[in-house]
Amino acid sequence: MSTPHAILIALLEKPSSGYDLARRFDRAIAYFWQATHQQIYRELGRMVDAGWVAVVEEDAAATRKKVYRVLPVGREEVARWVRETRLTGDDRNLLLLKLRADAVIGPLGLMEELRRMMDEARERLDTYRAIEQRDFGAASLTRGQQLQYAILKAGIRTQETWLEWAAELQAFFDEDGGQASE
Amino acid sequence: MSTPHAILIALLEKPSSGYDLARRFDRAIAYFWQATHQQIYRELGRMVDAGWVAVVEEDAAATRKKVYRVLPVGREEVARWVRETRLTGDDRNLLLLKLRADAVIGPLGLMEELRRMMDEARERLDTYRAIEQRDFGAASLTRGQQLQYAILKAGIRTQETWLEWAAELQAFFDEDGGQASE
DNA sequence: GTGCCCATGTAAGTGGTTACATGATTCA
DNA sequence: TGAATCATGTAACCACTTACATGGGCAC
Repeated sequence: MSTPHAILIALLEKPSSGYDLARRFDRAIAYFWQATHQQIYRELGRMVDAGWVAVVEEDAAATRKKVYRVLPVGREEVARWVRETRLTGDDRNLLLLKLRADAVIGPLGLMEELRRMMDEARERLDTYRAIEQRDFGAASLTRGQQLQYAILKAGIRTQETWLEWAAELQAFFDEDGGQASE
Repeated sequence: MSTPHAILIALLEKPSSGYDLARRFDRAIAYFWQATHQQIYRELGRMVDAGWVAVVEEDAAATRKKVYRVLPVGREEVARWVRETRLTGDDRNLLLLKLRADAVIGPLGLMEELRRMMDEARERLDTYRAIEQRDFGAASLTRGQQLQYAILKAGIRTQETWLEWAAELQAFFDEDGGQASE
């Protein structure tokens, strides 16, 4: 989805070359995000044009490596994106991305969004449980029904686990304040 | 990813019109898959050309509704896709899709694939836990570190939950046989 | 007869994927 | 000197998204 912002946030964490970004996007830190080097180079080019990032010239002489850093405008763009992009219950990796942004330039006030997403997740969980009661309450199920039940259970577990995790995060924000500073 | 096959499987479960498919893809059964009506109509058109599906003409007179059903060729295409598409640890919703196919026209022999995906998930979990020890073992963490830890925990929980679910499915297949019939 | 849902489509734009391409550095 | 890795890019294709468009049926 929001590849440019993912890149900006990665660059805020650590100024890097396109090549380094591509490797970082392959690794554990970015397990919830992927981008190929073609995307990265294209976006870097666009973001230079937009004035969000710039090449650090220092060591450009020695190697061909172009290290990019985020300019103030780019930083503000990240903050704007976090503020103005409304996430739905499905956008869990986008929430993780926002958390990464909050970790680097935060606090950005994510509590309300988290609460909204949790409400949505609870609703969905209720829906799934209702389906569970209605369709899979019977004592004996056919093979096909058992498999469909397994699919539903995958959804139920996912929601439950995410909600537990989200509740812990909420507790953290409660202690922390977690509000944007201005 | 594999929109045409998702549609084929939905049609195997129940012959439907494009409109009905679009609604079904919005609902709980397809919580792990989404497709807009434009995609659906396009794919239906292509699949008619390919001879995978056909319009049931019966009630075409009464309404404009075109109900599609899967032809034998399309059914074989689903089986082929399930057999030949190798999934990685990330392709959880594709596994769910394969399970749906297995529920309608199975058993298709998914045990080996499941085992492979579980191995991958365990490896990844080990990686995450190693990072956890290395980076977040300290007694006191900064705010930013705590948030990054939360992100990592989201990954850990996801893997753990999925693995538990997968183990149950594996147990089911073990009892069931679960092998493809030929 | 107005508004809403049913039902099917076209068109334009954008972003991601795959393939192609180049050249420098490093190590055996 | 040959292979692997570093490092950056272009081009073509394809899929998905968003917007636009049309018209029938039904209920108030």
